[in-house]
Amino acid sequence: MVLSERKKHILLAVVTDYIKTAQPVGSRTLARRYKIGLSPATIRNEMADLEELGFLIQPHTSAGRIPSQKGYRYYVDDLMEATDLKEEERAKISQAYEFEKLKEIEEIIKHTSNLLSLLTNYTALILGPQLKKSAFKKLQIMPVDQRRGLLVLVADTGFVKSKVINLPHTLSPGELNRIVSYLNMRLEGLTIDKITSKLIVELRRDLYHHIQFLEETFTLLEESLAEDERRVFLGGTTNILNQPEFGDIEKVKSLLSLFEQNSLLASLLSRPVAGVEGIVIKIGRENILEEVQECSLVMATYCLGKEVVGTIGVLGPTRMDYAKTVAVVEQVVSHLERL
Amino acid sequence: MVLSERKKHILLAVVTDYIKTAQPVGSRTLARRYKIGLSPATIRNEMADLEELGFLIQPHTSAGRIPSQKGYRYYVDDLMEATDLKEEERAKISQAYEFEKLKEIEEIIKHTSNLLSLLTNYTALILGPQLKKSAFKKLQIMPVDQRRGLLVLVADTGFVKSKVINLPHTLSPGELNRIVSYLNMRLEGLTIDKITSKLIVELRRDLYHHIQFLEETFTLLEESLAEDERRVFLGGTTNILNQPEFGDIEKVKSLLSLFEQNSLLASLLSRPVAGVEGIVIKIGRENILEEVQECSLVMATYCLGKEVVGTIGVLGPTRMDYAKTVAVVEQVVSHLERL
DNA sequence: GTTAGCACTCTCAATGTTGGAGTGCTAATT
DNA sequence: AATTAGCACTCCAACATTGAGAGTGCTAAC
Repeated sequence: MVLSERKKHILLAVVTDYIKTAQPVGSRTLARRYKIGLSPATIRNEMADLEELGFLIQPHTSAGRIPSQKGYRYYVDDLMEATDLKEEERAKISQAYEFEKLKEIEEIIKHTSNLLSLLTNYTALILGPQLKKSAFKKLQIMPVDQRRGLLVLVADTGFVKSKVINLPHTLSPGELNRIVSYLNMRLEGLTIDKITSKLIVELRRDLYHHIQFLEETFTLLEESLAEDERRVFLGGTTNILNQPEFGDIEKVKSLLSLFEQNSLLASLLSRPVAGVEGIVIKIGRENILEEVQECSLVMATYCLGKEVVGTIGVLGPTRMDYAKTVAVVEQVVSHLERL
Repeated sequence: MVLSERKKHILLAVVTDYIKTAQPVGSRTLARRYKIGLSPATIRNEMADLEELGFLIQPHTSAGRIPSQKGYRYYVDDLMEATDLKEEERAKISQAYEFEKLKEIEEIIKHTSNLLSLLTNYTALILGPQLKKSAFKKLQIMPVDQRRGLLVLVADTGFVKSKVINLPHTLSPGELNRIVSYLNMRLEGLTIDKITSKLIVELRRDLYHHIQFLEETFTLLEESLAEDERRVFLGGTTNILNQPEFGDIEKVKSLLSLFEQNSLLASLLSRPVAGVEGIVIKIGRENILEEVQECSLVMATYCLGKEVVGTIGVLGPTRMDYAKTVAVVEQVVSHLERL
């Protein structure tokens, strides 16, 4: 869609103003606040055109205009100019990652989600690391009592997963140790998605007399593979309540219930197009979930090793400050990946 | 405070009705709906007395009355009669704990918090197990890479805590193993609060050349001791939004922000009077935190071993259905403890 | 001691009323 | 031909106004 420079200028002004004020923008306001060099009447005509083209919406006759989702999309793709963060904000980000303390992935992610929500005043969503892509490091079974043991799985990214499993009582400690070291030997260095059912069958043949026990071991492995098992970390869930568009309890309720459903959040963040690099923005109905069709999501993937491991996102109203949010997300991802 | 039987009867009726309808109760309604055998006029006189005594409040002249916090307190202590749960609700509870699957404490607790919120339609808060009181079972260190290891601490209640720690590079695998088995030997069977600093000093003397590494080990132990480290599990956070008293976004916001602060929740649930058995109810301003001074909390402690391990609570508006909530909490605790 | 009756109060919802902001159209201006 | 000024018109939001309904307190009768 080609727009005249003048229309672009006006559209930019409308979006900018509406993002700031949350009020429909009228021609007079526009002429006063932005140096367009046109009279309100002319601006009115252009705005009528932009409405016809689908970029603007009039909530009712004789109100100003607000951007449509198409308008935001055009703004984000063609009009928005990159913002620099304030010195103070950059400092906060650097500072947040200086601690030696951040060794465990989970800690890092929680920390990051808080940071993001703090800087943007929206809600941060972070899809945890994909265990699938990380390499198997070590597996250990520690007896808990007579019949149960704690199975611990460590991946090279520092990711840890544990589960209590039943041990067959026929198993002596010595046997247990042998099985564990055998498994460690066979699995060492494999990325977890390489541990296919073929390999499992093979292992099961070798250890056929301990099937029950193995079932549970492999259940844990397989669970780690399942996409919807990935945990989403939230930060600043209440920030969204500060937005004027959430004055209505019903909207708040539907959004908050969504926040309680990990699997839905994971589906929201999982990238449909795997190939796309950098930041992706989903505006309103571009999101699949009904609950967020009045929201926008700014997201990016982050890597902690060589492979893609997760997605980081910021959720705000469609009227969100895209320029700033993009800047924050970029900055945070780059710091995060430096770890 | 001694009240005449008639006043008790009327107070009971007012509280019951208000709990059900959330509307101020008038004398006519009372006479119609409850078999008091008195005319509205007489009831009016009694209600005026009850207001004078502080049990009832009139939101404004010519509205009905609603219970004051003192009124709820009297109701809970002296008037409320125990309810039986519906067959269907009992079934839900039994069923919830039938799964073999519930081996890990954390799973059990999450499960329980969902169950509670589902049955009551309020928000469930569960203060996790007190590691302090459980017995040390086993400690294990698994190498993650050259410089780091995963320290896993298992308590006999099935509670697991893990942390990545730095390993001194001077430490050979053999030495590491020896240290670990030495620690296991020394600590076996102790309840964790018995692992005092005296013991730590002693151990440190024995293993003086690995101090750095030990520091972190004991940091983990000590962290587990700290009260405010205990995690609070939430269920049904959005349920509270269904209550008419939370039509105001500001209230919702302050309550939800509270829900994000684990340490405050923990302080809310930690029992001031340790000796009290059974169910404790905190009404409105009896709670310390300002955010919940229009809420009531029904709580009980639960044990999973011999010692007290945690607190279970249900948070609703002061107008909550105390009788039912108490019944649910009792029932759930008894099932929980059977595990 | 209890109740009927009644005037009074207060809220809530529905119904005007008004002013401001903004529009679209037309005619004048550049 | 594009731009602008002028003007009538529309709609919302905020504010009063009103009337019905629910409930009270008081007084006098039972």
